[in-house]
Amino acid sequence: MTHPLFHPDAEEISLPAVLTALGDETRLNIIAILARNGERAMTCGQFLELGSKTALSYHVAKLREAGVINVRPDGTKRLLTLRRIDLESRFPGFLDSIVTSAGTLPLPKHQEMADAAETSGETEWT
Amino acid sequence: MTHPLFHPDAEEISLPAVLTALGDETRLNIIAILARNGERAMTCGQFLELGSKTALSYHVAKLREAGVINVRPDGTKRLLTLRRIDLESRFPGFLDSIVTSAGTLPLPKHQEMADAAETSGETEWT
DNA sequence: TCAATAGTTCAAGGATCATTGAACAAAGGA
DNA sequence: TCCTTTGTTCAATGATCCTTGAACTATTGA
Repeated sequence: MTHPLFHPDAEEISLPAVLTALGDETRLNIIAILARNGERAMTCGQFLELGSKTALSYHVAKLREAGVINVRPDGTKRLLTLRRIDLESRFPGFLDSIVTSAGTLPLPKHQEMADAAETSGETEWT
Repeated sequence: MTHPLFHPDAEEISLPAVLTALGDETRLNIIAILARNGERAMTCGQFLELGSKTALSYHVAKLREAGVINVRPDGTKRLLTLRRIDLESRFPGFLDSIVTSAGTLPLPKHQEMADAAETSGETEWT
């Protein structure tokens, strides 16, 4: 990356921006999965069940620009982590309530896409 | 009203829908003002500082359809109330964290709101 | 009945959103 | 070096969003 990835400072994180970022099924799922994974970082590739490579890149950028997650390059991968501390200091109790409430993950989308990709032999779904 | 206003049942309120509804400055302001007004109902007209009559009608409908507020016709007015109980049962702690975090918002102008129908309690606009 | 009040509906316009495929870039391993 | 892995960027597309003004409905009070 010639340009470092933009991350808003903690005090610049805006509530409407965070709400907008989380007001999308795919992004809410990313956050819920990240939260349930504890403090461990995850890669974009671990969310491929939620959408295409391109779509995920788009959604991850949205979450990063809103200040919800941190994205750190690591080799060819990107390590994603929740900005728990920053979010808690900015909006106390908010993240916990979201993660708790998002507990029931919707059904896996893109089932037909998964089938199509499987028949074409392009994608291995773990 | 020929058609009763649609309100989703409590158990049908969706988190992404609520987040999307609140991910807009105008609507977040409406909720923050409603919350700070205690349990008292407010009319659309009391939010005119936040936008035009038409825009408010649009935003109020969004909040209602997402299950965030209840809208009850009363003469030529509409009485708006937060669906506190339903939101709390569905997403514990969420509304409180939102309202607390949205605390630093442009306060409504101190207008005489002639809520004669309401108990003339102590309205504390700090 | 007439007029004022309170809010809705409609069509329009421009802005932003989410998705896709193709092309690209960066890093690591053989 | 070549190839694979991992993810980004771009242009295009259709969908949805937010605002506006004009016209409209419904209710209330004179």
